[in-house]
Amino acid sequence: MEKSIHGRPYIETKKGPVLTPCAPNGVLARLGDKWTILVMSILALEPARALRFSEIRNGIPSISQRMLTLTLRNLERDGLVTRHYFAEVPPRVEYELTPMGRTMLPALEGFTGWIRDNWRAIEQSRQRFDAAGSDEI
Amino acid sequence: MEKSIHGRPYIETKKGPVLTPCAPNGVLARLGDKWTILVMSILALEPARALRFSEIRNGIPSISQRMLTLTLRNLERDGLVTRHYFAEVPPRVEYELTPMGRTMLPALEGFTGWIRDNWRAIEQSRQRFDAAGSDEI
DNA sequence: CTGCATCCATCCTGATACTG
DNA sequence: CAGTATCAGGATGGATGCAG
Repeated sequence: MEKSIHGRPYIETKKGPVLTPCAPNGVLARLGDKWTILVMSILALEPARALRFSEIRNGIPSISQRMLTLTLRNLERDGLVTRHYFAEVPPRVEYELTPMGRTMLPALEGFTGWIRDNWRAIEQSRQRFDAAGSDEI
Repeated sequence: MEKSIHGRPYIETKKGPVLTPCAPNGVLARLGDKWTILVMSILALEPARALRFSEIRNGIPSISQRMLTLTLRNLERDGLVTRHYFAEVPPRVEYELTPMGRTMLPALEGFTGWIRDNWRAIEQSRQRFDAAGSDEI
């Protein structure tokens, strides 16, 4: 029977635990990209309501149209977001969280909550680290 | 007074909520990179004990020496990991979680736990999505 | 309004070789 | 053993123009 830590299977060896490769890698990489968490946060504001493309875009002023499209497409592909296309003129497209997408929100909240509590300390640590490094020239 | 969702400040406007840029972006990006979570997971296996560079490397067979060094250096810079250098021959270097690093573990566990429960569904969703797309040629 | 295609600059990563 | 330097490839992201 495999053990697991943080959802990741590993095996015990003479030299210590060895993580075995598995898919969660890829999931984490996707969620950690530049925009995914931001888009999920916007959709989480009103988990029950669908948002238009332009509403999401307005919520994240710095995102480009291209990147919002790509991010939403990936979320749709992962089954976290549903896309509703209305063939009107002009076209209207709405996005909303799927049930699975909504189950992610508590975990996301836990993680971003930790960041909210600690990012100032992290910033300070970075400044101290960088300052210490610049002495050693 | 600013509101916040998932640790991220935002303001209400006539057109809806708008996320305001802030530092947590960068923290998430760091944690979401290719190796950071894996390294944290290894260190989390024995949160009270320091691990040698080579022990960590053995725990993540696919990581290159270069990327492990870079990842550990970034974690040290962020104040999540402490580096202990022993000027022996051959040199020995050990790493361990800082108190702040340990406070991150529950949040990490929540997130990776969700992934453990859902990554199969995500994989399936991706396959369905890709299969549907290839019909439309 | 929404989305795709293209081009291009940048960053990230891995491979390799070398040092204390 | 641990770390650094260098280089090349691919991945990522932004700007722009065009289309349904």
